[in-house]
Amino acid sequence: MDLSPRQKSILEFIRKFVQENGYPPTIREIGRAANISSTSVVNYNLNILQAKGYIQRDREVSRGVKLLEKSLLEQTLASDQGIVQVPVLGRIVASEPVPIPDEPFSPLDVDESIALTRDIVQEQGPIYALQVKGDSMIDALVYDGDIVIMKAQKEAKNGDLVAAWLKAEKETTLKRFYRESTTRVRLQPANPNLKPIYVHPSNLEIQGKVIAVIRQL
Amino acid sequence: MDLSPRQKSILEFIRKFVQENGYPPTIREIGRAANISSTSVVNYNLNILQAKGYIQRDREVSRGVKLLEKSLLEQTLASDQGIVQVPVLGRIVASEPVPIPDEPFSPLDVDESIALTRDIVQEQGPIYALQVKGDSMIDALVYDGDIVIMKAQKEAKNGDLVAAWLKAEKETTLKRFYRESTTRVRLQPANPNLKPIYVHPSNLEIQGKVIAVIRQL
DNA sequence: ATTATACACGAACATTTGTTCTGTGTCAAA
DNA sequence: TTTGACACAGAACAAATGTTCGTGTATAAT
Repeated sequence: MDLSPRQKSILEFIRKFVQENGYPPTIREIGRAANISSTSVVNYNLNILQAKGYIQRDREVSRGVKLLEKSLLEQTLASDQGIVQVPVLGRIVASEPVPIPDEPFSPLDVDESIALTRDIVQEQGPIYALQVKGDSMIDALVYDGDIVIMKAQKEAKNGDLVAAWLKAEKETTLKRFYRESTTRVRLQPANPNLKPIYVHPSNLEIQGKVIAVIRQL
Repeated sequence: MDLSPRQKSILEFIRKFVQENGYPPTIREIGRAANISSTSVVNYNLNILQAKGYIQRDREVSRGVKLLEKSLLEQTLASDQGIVQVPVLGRIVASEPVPIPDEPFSPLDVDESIALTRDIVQEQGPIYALQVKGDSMIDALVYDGDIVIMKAQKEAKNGDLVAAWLKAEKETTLKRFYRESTTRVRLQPANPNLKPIYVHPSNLEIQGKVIAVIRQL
C-alpha cells in the first residue's frame, strides 16, 4: 500500500464513518478527523485516493465519496474492521482443560468460525470461541450450547472472568478471579447466590479470559 | 407495512441510490425521483419513514438518511454475514412489562443500537434488544447487564423462550413456553435445576420471543 | 358545522458543501 | 543555486442542502 500515513488515516476514517452513519463524511468532516485545517488539502488527498483506486468521487456532490472494492476488500482482511471472524476451537466441558490455541494460530486452519462485530469483540489479540457442553457451567450463568468468547492469556487481573483449570479437582471452571494473597485465590461465581471457592495459586491454571458469552435460541 | 405508495417509492429509491452511488440521496434528489416538487413534502415523508422505523435521519446534515432495515450497504459487502443494527429499546426488569416497540417500531426510542452479524441474528422481522436490569432473570441464566435480543411477536410456539408478562403477579419472566391445554401453559425455566410454573393463558401476555442473549465482560 | 389529521405545496432562509485560486514550505534532483 | 514535485494552507465563491413557515385540500371524527 503506497499511501501516506495521512491518506491511510483518511481512508480509515471514511470506512468507520460510513459504517457508523450509513453515509460518507463531508470534506470538512474528514478534515476535522484528520486534523487538516484546509478543505483544499482534504480535496487534494481524496483525489490521490481516487487516482489510486481506493475511492470514487462524484464531482460537486455533497458526500460524493464511495469506497471502492479495493477498500472494502482490505476492510474484510483487516482485523480492526467491523466484522471479526472468531474461530470456534472446540468445546468447553468441566472435566477437561480448555483447548488452548497455539500462538499465533492462523484463522485459515480453523474449520468453524463465528462472525461477530466490534460492538461485541472490542479486545485485540488472539480471540477464539468455545462451545459449552453440559450444564456444569451454570454457576457462571453459562448454559449448554452457549458460545464463550475467549481471549488467550495466562495471567488474570482481579475481576476478570476466567476459564481456570483446577489441577487437583481435574475440573475447568468459569469464575471471576481475585488474588487475595500469594497463597490464596478467590474464584467468585457470577451467580451472586453462590459462594466463592478458594484455591492455592499452584492448583490453578488460567487458560483464558472470557470476554463475551453468546446464547442463541 | 402501512406505507403510502409514495413512501414506498421513496424508500425503494433510497435503497437503489445507496447501492448505485455508495451514499444516500439528498432531499431534492428524492423529490426529483418521486415527482415531488417541494422539499417540504419530501421532508414530511422522510419524517414519517423515520417515525415508522424504516430510516434514521440526522438533522441538518446533507444526505443524513440511513436505512434501518437490511440496508443496501450490507448488500455491497461481498459476504453472507451481513451486519444487523439491532436497536436497544430499553431495559428489561422483572417488575415491569417489556417495552414493546410499535410495529414497525419508532426510531424516536432508538438512541442506541448494537451491531450483530447474521451468524447471531438469523431471524427476519422486527428485531430489537433490551438490556437486563437486576438479577431477577437468573433462573433464565440471564444476568444483570446482559443484552437480550428479541423478536417482536405476540404468539409463541412450544419451546420458544419468551418474555412473558404475568398479569396477576405483575411480573415479567423469561421462560420457555409450552401450551399444555387450553387452560394451562407451562413456563419452563432455562435452568434445569428449577421447577416450571403453570399459568392460565389469560394470565399471560407474550411480549416477545428471545432469539439470543449476549453477555459482555 | 367544526375540528383534527393526513398529505400536499411553494417560498424563503441560514447553513453547509465542494471547488478553485493563490500562496507557502520542504525536499530531492539537476 | 535552481527547479520541480509534493504537501499544505487560507480565503472566496457559487451552488447545494435541509428546515421552517404559511397555506391548501380531502377525509374522518366529533
